[in-house]
Amino acid sequence: MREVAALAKVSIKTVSRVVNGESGVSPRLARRVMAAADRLDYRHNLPASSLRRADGRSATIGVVLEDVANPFSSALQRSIEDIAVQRGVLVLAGSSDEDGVRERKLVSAFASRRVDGLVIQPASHDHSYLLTERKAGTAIVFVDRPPEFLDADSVVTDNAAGARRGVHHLVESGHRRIGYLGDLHTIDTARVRYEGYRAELAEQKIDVDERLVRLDLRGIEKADAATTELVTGTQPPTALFTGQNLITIGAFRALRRLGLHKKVALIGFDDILLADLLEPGITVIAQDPAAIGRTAAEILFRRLDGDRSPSQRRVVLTRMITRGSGEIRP
Amino acid sequence: MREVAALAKVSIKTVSRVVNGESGVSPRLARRVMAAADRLDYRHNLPASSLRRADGRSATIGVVLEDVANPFSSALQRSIEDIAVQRGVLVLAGSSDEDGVRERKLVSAFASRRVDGLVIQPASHDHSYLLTERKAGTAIVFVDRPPEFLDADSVVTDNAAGARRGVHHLVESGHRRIGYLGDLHTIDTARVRYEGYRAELAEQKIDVDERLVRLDLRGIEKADAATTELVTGTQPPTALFTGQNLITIGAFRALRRLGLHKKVALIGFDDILLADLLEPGITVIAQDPAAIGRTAAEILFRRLDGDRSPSQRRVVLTRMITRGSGEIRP
DNA sequence: GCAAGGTGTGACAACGTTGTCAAAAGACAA
DNA sequence: TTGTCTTTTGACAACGTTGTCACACCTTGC
Repeated sequence: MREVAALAKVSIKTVSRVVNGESGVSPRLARRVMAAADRLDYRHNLPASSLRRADGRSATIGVVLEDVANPFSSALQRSIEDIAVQRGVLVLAGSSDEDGVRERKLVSAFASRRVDGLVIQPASHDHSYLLTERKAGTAIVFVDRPPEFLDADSVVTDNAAGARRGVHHLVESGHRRIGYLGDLHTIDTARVRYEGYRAELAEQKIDVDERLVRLDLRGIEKADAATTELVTGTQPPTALFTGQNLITIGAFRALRRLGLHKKVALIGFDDILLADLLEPGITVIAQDPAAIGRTAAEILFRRLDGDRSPSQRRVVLTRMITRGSGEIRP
Repeated sequence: MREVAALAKVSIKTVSRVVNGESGVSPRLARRVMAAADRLDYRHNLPASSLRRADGRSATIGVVLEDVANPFSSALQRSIEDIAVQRGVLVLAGSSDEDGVRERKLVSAFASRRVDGLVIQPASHDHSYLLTERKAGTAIVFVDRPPEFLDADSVVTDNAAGARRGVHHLVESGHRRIGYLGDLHTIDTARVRYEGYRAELAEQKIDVDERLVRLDLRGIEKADAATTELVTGTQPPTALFTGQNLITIGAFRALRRLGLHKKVALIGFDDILLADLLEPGITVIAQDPAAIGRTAAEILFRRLDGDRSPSQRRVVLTRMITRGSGEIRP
């Protein structure tokens, strides 16, 4: 900047004004400054600028996801990015791998870089550590799962209603022995979906048979094994409700291998690419990650714009997509 | 930091030493400083630090991808992140949407934030604009596609060999009328794969029938339409080679709808989740995005560590996964 | 007792920028 | 011309940190 000022024969402050598009610089001078900046390949130094600026904003937000490579998380990231770029804000992204310690490390690394806001898909179960960040002026929004021990904005799927809807659909098709395959019980969404399953069975006056329930399945392999064990046992279920993406895939794979994919009904939570091309197509309770991310980003920026209203919890609805597997009758 | 110094009754410089883990501070003082820092919720200000530091490093890199939500790109992002976190480096990610202008805007936004390095999956076709960044000391590595008009490191898939391998496999199964469905010809990988297809046909002494070729297909719908048109025409192909992910899906969908999915052979470039569960399973030429990202990040950090050797072009091999669709005989 | 050498600590300037305020230059009316 | 008002410009300090250098304090050896 100093060099640009020297070349344009103006003060450093005038260069600052031109760079920031401030009013009150005569057009003639502005042109001279811009020409000098061009000639010297001048790049505005944003960290230095935000260090000095009154608001201290870095025009950067941090996003903590379960895994940036997983389709749900990356859809979140993309929709957050779309809102952010409109405001010239960039996104720092990191993966927690469902590990609370990594979540905290990422938040700390983001805080060191003075991000303006944080969007967190939480892995830990005590978010009071974020009080410090909020006191420092960082806006915080939770996605997919609600905060614990912290009052903050959140945007979540209506997991209970979605699970109930799926189970209801299976009951409508005549099923009474409906198995449940769920993710780690420590994950809030997994817990709520499982509760939805139980609640709907209760509503339908069907007793929960614990032998048809398998929880804490992480990944395709475990789901495959659990499904195999379940449907080849005595008194197998006539239908399965799977509480997560990869579990649905594992369950379908097991059913296919056992030649039961057209006999045992299957409904999965969360949509899967290509689910319509399988035989039968897989009926799912689809979430809307793009809507969740968009909503979260909008709330975040509203907070950064000064919104001080009480924290809100936004619920995004699910949509059932029937493709065949959920319509198999017992 | 000033407040911490005051509370611990030391100079600001001593606090700096403790925060940075520099040697030459007596343990007693260090403890006192850390206690004070804890009590005041002190957070080290990395932008300010790197502003003053001799090397000026921000411990942040920028990644420009086609779309962070697309599986190939997000796998790249994740493997880059894994290498970066080991060094305490965070990742700024952005999507170009195959638009050269957005690519440049993202690079410019990254540069303003003084990233130490850039990993770029390029959309534009003239990368000489990056000379400025490199002169400023930014390390740059291209992934998936090579740079143009710029001498820089790159890590790419062996697209030509992969395409040839797939076409070869179809010829081995007895096919002579092999259709080709390709992505935008402006994308380097798409061009190279198409050339691989032609080269292998030439090698096999099979004339290219231009009526069996459809290029510039972007997305599932267009691929579906093109496939439908191709296989329902006169003298249809007995096999299809698809040059990209979504095109493979679109082609399969069309074949399924027409009841030809067990008659017309299909091999796709790039693997697809669930491809093994379709009927028939889809034979693919699989890329290894994790290896590409990892390699790129390793090169990037080696450059940041001072490696001044000539720029290199690393090629990551493909792997053919046979699942049935590519083994259908004419 | 003193010089020489090491260790621990702090004062100060500087990184690249912007907020504040004052001064210079121009515009206009009397 | 002068005085007043407005516009344009610049000098300086400050943001939070670290590099440089010097000083004070210990040892150690004679």
